[in-house]
Amino acid sequence: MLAIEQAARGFAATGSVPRLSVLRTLVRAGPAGLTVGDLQDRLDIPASTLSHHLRHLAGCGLIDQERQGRQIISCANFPKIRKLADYLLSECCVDSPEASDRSCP
Amino acid sequence: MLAIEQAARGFAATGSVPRLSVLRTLVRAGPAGLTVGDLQDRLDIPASTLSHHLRHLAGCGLIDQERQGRQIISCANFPKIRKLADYLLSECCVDSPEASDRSCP
DNA sequence: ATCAAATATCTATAAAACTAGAATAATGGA
DNA sequence: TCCATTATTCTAGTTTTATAGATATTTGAT
Repeated sequence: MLAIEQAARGFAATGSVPRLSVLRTLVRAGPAGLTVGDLQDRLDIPASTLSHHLRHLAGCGLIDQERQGRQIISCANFPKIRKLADYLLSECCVDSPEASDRSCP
Repeated sequence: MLAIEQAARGFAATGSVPRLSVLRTLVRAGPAGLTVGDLQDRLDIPASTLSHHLRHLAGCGLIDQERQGRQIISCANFPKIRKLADYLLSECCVDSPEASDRSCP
């Protein structure tokens, strides 16, 4: 399972509105991804700021980046995102067995 | 669906190791929850620091707190946590219909 | 009423993150 | 080779966040 430091890093990466916007835009775009310019057009974020956020997201593996000629395609790393999402409720109730009967809400 | 500001706030709350530790400890503890003292014993965090983190987590609704005599019981708000987790991959691929055939990985 | 227990708030310091302009690097085309 | 395009890195100022000691509050017991 994800180490807690990695999970926290991933959540911190998604814990700002501009960065979460970037990630969601890429998730919506699907596996084909988007160029930095595409993201800039859609999100209206200055280039250097956007680059900084992309670096942050790539640094913790939530997105992948690949150069294609002059542009750089970013795309969501779906398996990593799913692992991160699953982390929150994993091991739910293991320390209170009697509660797991109620299949915790 | 969750507004992006709320989601970002939730992720920011889980985006630090001590706070994620607190949340996970409560998730593992199940619906019965734990007192602040219990958390302090398990996590070895100074009282004022812990209180600050609990306030943060409660502020965005990821945990609920209820006074019981001299102690305060905190417990994970499972539905909210699940909504937050679901937010990450929601609307996946909606902007690239052809990709959704591949049931994005 | 007094006291101890449990927790929160106040306060200050240190550390990190956010933003964005300016300068730089990499690529492909004329 | 020179230029325009695309994106990154550098830099600096501002704002947030983290941490934890000291103090205060709330509650229950005696």
